[in-house]
Amino acid sequence: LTPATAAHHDPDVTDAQGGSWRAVPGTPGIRDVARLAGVSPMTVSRVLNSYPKVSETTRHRVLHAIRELDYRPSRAARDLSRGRSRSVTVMMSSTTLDVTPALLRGIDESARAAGFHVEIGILDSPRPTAVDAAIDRLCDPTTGGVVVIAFDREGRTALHAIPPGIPVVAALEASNHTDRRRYPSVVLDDRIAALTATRYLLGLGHRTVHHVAIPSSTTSSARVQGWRAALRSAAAEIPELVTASWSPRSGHEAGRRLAADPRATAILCGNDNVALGVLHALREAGRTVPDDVSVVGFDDIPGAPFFAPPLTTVRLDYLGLGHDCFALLHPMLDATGPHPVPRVAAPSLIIRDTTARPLDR
Amino acid sequence: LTPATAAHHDPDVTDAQGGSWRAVPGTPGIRDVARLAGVSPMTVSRVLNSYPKVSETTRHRVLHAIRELDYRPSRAARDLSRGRSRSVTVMMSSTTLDVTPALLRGIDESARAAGFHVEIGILDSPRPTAVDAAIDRLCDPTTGGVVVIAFDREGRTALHAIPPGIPVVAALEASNHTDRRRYPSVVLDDRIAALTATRYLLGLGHRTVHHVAIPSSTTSSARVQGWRAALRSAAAEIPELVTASWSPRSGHEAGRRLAADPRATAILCGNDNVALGVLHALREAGRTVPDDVSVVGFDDIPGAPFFAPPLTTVRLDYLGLGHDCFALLHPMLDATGPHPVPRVAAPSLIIRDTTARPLDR
DNA sequence: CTGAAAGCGCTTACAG
DNA sequence: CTGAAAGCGCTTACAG
Repeated sequence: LTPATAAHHDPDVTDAQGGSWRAVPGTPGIRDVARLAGVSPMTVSRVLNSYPKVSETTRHRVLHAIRELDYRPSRAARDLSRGRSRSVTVMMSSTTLDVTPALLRGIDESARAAGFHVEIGILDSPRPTAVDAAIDRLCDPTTGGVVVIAFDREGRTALHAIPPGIPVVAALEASNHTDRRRYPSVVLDDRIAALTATRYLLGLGHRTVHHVAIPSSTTSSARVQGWRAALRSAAAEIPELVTASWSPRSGHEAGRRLAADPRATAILCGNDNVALGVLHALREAGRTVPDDVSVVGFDDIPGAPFFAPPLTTVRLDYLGLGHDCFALLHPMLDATGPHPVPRVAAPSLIIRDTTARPLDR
Repeated sequence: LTPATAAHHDPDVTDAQGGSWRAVPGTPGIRDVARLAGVSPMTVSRVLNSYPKVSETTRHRVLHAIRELDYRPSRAARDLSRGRSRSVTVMMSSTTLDVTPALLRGIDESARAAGFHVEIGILDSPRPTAVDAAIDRLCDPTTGGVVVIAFDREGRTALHAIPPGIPVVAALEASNHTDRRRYPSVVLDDRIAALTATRYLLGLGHRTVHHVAIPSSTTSSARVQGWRAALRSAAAEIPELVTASWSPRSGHEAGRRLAADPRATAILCGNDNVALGVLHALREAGRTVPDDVSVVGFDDIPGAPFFAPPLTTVRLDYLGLGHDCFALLHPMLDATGPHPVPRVAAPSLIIRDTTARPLDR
């Protein structure tokens, strides 16, 4: 597959498309619209911003002129005169983007419906210098609102570095009580979710439940806490935590270690991708799921029902969480208008085929 | 899991964070920096834009004042006076975002390195009205550059609706020759990739290869064309195309139909997620992979090596493609400076465990 | 190498 | 209900 790729670039087209640094001279401005409609620019501005006290006649004349000229207001000019951009900057780590694109989608959907633009700042390192550079680039005095996805250290570092004066909302881990007090925030209660999943496994008859943890923004993630709490209240032994990253590969490595341990008959995985790797390691070791070992994931990604076997997992509503992020931010940016607050769906345990009673011995 | 979720919002914090519509009054401007450094605003501007002819002494004084005041230039003011924003707007369908977040990451990485902001416009419908609304929202006279991911109909519709005068680059399907002529574009040559994968299966001894196609922006996708070309040149029978969307679920449905067909001994799937569903359908039908049926995917997603069995697939370099998108756009926005053009890696066939010679009968 | 003037295209605040 | 003036905070174009 050697000559298989091409970055094609047609020079004529490029020149036709752009090249000049300034906006195209022919572009109509608000004055052109005003002139055509026979009103002042001020009135055009009022129509643009759907100011109520404009007579129907002039409104229509203005609207007509706008369509006639295909006029589009300059965002830069608006932002400058208003002092704040009507946009939302989403800051999230690249891993979070990979794992939960639905979160970005949810924010975009809500923001768009309210007429806000979405800007994205991907964080690819938790190092303060890298995060500071991102903040420097993304935050200026006209920045609208910021949503920080602070599920991991990248996000938390960014959250803490947002300059004062910029409206900010955070999506946090349930275990992050510190930031919950400091920032308007939205949370997916995965502590309860982990607790429920663990209880379910215990209820099936497993002596204990092992846990493969994904990285957390806090010393002990909400999932780990819920898992521990369930074991403790059942007076079950608390096995050593197995750590992984977010990837199937790291799940595979964790799974190998667990497959070698005959006491591991039930495994709660930090996410579905990790569970995929764990399932594979178990298969390689000749341990059958769910007969020998039960496995539970987190997220309910689209592929989960088609794992081998179909994965029992905790469904997390990332789309709804995205909606909530914006709903919380909206009133800080735009005092007028109704601000319906949607609510993320509660995490729910989806039972499929990777869980069963342990074999009698 | 009932009380499992919470949209928490601490009112005091909100008030402290924002609420006022205009930028915080205390924010320093370029004049404050100028005054502190004892120079004119013009000179500050020169330092900000790393204009070469500034004496080292004054440059340092200015830099010092900037740090002293924690000055951040107003983006809106810059964009307005320059006439163009230093930003890239990425337009892509929500499905594309879900399937290839790496593409967005690649664009972000390159854009960021060049000091550009990334804005995202997610398209969730191919209907012209929906796409037009997106364009209206995203394109104004100061819009910097636009990257349209036009792998599907959503993207193509958007591409065609970009107003003239806005620099635009497209990521296209290899089968989309029309747009390739009209727009500067980047392509992943999946025609060759599909051809190679099909030939590989044929070379294993399969009489023919079935194909589960994902939606395309064109009447016949590059993957379908490559697949057909390989069959034709081998004088193999060309089976009816099976269509699916991008999801594992749709792959599962397609797989059910194929599982019922004993002549289907080799299946080329439009992407890895679809392959996951197909594998599951085959398993349910009691057909073993790769003994009874060989399966090949497209993308090489992180989970592919952990499917059951590990998936043979065509690796596609979406991250590199993202880099190339920006590299192509960059010179249209910024005439100065070097513009290294990276190149996407060629698609490559990754052979794992879902492919084998057909069983003798 | 540095600066004074004008302007980018809107909106805010004030009149009428 | 509508408008004339001033200004948002930078950069461009012109001088020196």
